[in-house]
Amino acid sequence: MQIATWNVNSLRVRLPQLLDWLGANQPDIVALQETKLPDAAFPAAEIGAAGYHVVFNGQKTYNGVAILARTPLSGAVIEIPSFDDDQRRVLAASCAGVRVVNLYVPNGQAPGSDKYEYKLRWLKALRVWLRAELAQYPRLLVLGDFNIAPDDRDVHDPEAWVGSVHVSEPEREALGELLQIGFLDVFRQFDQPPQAFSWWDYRAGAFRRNHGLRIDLILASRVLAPRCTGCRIDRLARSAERASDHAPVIASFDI
DNA sequence: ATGGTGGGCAGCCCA
Repeated sequence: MQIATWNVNSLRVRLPQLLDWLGANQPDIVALQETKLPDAAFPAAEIGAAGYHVVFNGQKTYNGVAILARTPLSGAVIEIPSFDDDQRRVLAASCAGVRVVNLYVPNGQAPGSDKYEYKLRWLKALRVWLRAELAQYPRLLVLGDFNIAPDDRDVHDPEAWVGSVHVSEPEREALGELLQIGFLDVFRQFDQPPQAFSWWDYRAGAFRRNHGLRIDLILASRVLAPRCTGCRIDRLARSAERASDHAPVIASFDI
């Protein structure tokens, strides 16, 4: 089974690329972030015609998440319980015997900003929720745009980025505390090329120069992680004309 | 080089 995560940065713009990509890669489950569409405008018919079931949690202009799957999805949850938030960043569903939690973690803007404090509060509430989810669903996958580069291998120029949003210690600690409750970053279970990133700024030729960060992650519970047989980043999708600023990340599982 | 580019919605916000 192949499961993927992709921040599409507007599903309206990226739908043709997504449909091409689904045809070429045939993933079983796909978590999308930054769909930027209200639910009434979600292209469910086009995605259905491509052979995928879909659940979505969107809003106008900002945020928005969706899960696509070849087999039916059930038990959708659209927010972190007991965390009051009007930003649509969370979608969990069950599929093919696995529980999937799709996340668009807040960007955080810059340490010290209101958005940064919101990011840390959000991550704290997420951890409380995921601990309970893990107890209920041992076969749990948590994937999406985490907006945190786990360590310096995931940063093109760690010295230039010291203390910046996406790499700051409080953010990395929050991610570490999440992993501690029982998840593994499956990308690092395998040999990977150096300088492997999943996001590159649109500006300053960052993709051409491979000035990126690895902030799109697939976390597997301790039960599922040993079933993972590979994980890769699809840079080809990022090189397309009018591409998203994120590349898809794909993991294979022997399930 | 404190800019640069892209998406969304209508002169900025957000990434």
